[in-house]
Amino acid sequence: MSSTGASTEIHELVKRRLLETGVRYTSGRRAVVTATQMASGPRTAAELASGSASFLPTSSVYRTLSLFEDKGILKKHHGPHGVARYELAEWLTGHHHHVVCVACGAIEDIEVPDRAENELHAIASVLGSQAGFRVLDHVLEVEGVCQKCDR
Amino acid sequence: MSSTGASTEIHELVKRRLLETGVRYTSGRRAVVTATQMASGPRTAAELASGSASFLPTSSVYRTLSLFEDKGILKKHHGPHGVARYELAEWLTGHHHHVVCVACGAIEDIEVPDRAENELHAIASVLGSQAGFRVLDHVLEVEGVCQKCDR
DNA sequence: TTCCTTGCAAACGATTTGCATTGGA
DNA sequence: TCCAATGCAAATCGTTTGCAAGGAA
Repeated sequence: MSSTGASTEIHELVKRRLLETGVRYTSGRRAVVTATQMASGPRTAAELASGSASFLPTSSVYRTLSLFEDKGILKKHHGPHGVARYELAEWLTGHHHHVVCVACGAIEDIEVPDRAENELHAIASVLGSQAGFRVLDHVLEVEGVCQKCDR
Repeated sequence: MSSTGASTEIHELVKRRLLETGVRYTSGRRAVVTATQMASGPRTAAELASGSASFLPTSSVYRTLSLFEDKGILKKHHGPHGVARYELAEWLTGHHHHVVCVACGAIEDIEVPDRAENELHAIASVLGSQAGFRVLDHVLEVEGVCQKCDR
């Protein structure tokens, strides 16, 4: 599929998910989805507000982010500095993990090959249930120093 | 070794690390170390302040936490709600991972058996360097619902 | 018209900082 | 004595919320 095709499809999926619950897919909300899908990893509210073509007021961005989190469209993370970062949920983009630069706080997506993913899943399931938890998901973060910071 | 022996040892190690750089190991700082080592997982500044026998003012706790992070005595994490949580660094307690309750935000330590740990290490190293990072560490978080919240 | 949505400004909660005071080597 | 450490209060920063105005069905 072409990149244009993929982006269009995501907008369609998001629109459908919103309309199901009587929520409108407005231009501001569309802009947030576009900004997140351009990113190569989770982004902060400020980054999404300014990274968007049309300027979006902070409060509206936050309201959109929180709505999208409720609807399962975005997933929220917390980077090394504690600020919230958002990315498209995995049913829209596929399962993946992150590398984090401990120096500058940058976060980038990484794909995990199936074999490794299966191992991770197995480890997480066993350990979580041993601790008395009903396991839902697992997060692997690789910590290191990115090329820019490493010199 | 006895539990008392272990706690004493940690205080000694911390004291030495601080004195090396001309920093005093005061009673307030001692109280923070004691509170973190009593915990079964990363704790917030507020929890550490109130969890300590003697009442500690917020600003002093934060100053202690930030000092300890600089000196490599504590490691900072961010729970699902974005508040900072601290735990003793791994050279004091050993390598481990966390289970996180997505409902209430509780975080508990989990031990990972050597075999699984080796797999995690290998996966993290390969993926991180493929992304152009100098890999330092890896974090596995098992997400789920704890027994209290699951009903 | 009727809700949903937006934007501004004020409110909030966690964390940090300025400054005068205290305390240990 | 002298400098590190403390405690209080004020300041910051990210994020949330109240409320009145705007917009689509």
